[in-house]
Amino acid sequence: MTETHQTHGSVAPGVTGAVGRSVVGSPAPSVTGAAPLPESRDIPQATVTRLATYLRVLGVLTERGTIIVSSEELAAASGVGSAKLRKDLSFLGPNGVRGVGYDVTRLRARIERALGLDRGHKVVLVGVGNLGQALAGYGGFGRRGFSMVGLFDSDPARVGAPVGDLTVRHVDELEQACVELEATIGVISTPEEAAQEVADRLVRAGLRCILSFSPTSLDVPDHVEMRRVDLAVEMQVLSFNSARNTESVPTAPRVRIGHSAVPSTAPRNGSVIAP
Amino acid sequence: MTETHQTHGSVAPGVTGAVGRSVVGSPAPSVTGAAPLPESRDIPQATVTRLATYLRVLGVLTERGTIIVSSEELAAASGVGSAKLRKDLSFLGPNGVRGVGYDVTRLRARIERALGLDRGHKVVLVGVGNLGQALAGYGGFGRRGFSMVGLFDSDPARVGAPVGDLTVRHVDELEQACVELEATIGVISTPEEAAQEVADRLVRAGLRCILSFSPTSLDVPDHVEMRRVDLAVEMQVLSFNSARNTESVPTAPRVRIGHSAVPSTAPRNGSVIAP
DNA sequence: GCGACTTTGTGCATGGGTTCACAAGCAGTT
DNA sequence: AACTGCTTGTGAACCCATGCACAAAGTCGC
Repeated sequence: MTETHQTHGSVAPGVTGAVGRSVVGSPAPSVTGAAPLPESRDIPQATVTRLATYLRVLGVLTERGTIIVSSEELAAASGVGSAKLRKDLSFLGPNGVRGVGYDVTRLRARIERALGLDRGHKVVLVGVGNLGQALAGYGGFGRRGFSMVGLFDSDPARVGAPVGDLTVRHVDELEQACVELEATIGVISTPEEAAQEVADRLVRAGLRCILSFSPTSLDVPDHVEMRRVDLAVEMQVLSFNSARNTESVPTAPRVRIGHSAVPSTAPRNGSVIAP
Repeated sequence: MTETHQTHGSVAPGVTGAVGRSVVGSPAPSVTGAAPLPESRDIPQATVTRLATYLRVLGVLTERGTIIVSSEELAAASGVGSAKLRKDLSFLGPNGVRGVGYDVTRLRARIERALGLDRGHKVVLVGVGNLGQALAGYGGFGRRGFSMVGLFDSDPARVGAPVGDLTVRHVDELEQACVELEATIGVISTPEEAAQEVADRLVRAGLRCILSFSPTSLDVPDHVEMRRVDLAVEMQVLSFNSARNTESVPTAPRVRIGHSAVPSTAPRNGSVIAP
């Protein structure tokens, strides 16, 4: 993310991944270095993206009461190869039991810690249009360690309106509110004209993580991590692959749902928004 | 895509991984092979994702009346390095003039053709909740070669309602409508419980391209291209990078907006020829 | 017409990521 | 206790992708 983002980022959907330097961890122990932090290993960007996917699948397995899962099963459910999955998990250290498989709850906790989801991230969202409301109402956040703490918009008609259990506030209060609410992640779902200004304000407020749905690439300082999801890019990539597919498979292939072993493509990013 | 991508994207951005076979074009000329199809070259997946981004930037330049743009400027506006951009474009064959730069409109047309956007893709969308409405109202589609031709939902309260210049139809009419409308791309923005069934119906209707916003990885036949955008995944990747950043940079870094080497978009007038 | 300057297009080296194949390790059985 | 069967974890080869550096190719000025 995007890059390919994504990303992928891009990203991407069109996720274009963020800017970025390598994923490497802390170069120097520096001051904070009291805790050894066992999960501080270098984890490849691509692996991080997939870990999030595994996490979702593990959540489903937990609900079903599954106790143990093998790499083969988990890989199939996630749409990746089993070898890749095992290598991904190996970055977190030994997690499974040979000859048996992985303990679902233990693995889940392990990934959550590695992704930093045990910190209770607080999210502020700017731009409460259709997309913003879809995001605000998306229940998946709470279940995955995020809590929406603030909604902002510049339209007077929307300010004051209740969305979920929050009330929309005016964007002028953004900087101060971010500090008060101790927000750590900012989401931009405004029209693209306003995106850069909102990003600047979020940066001024001290946020270091921004997720943008604006098609334009925003300019932020190096220390701010920024991901962009461009819906049109996703469609265009789809269009390209479509052209290649219909070209190489002119005759209608028999429809055999069910197999698929390989879902389609998917480079980075993934996601979910349930309306 | 089951796994995401997107990408990742993403993406977006980052991301990525499709499963799948290489991006290569048709393995065998087969029957249709009369037309040489000059743009049938193998284009790397990562490059395809970025081409879509370049296309958006070129659109902005066109609106500004820019005639010629150099790789340096276009790259800066797109958030990538100039060498990467030139290499990406080289997959489409020679496009620019040495010592001068790229003709904006010509390059735009070239990329559109390569991505298959000159086919006038017709899109149907299933699930007209907040997200669905956001997508339906997203002006970017029309400007980029896509036209929304059908909206469907299973909620009787929503069926018959006008959204944009279309009227929401019941999902039971989906298969027949897809054929009548000659749709080529299907977008799924339903709650996740309904996603798989909708996907099956789209496949039965003959669609070969599906973009899903459901977090679950859907099962589709091999010949169907499927991309998935999972918002929660984007947030989690962001969370991870956040953890790494704040760890390696414990002291508050000075905020210096502006640098970033990657201007947002506009390559200020320079060698660019403005009318 | 010629030289200097600018910018594209690309060969090559480097690094990251994916995949294969297999050794290491544990449970259950004999 | 040893054997069998299964699954994890990983070493190593392959492949894609990134970025550098430069030659090729065009324009501009004189």
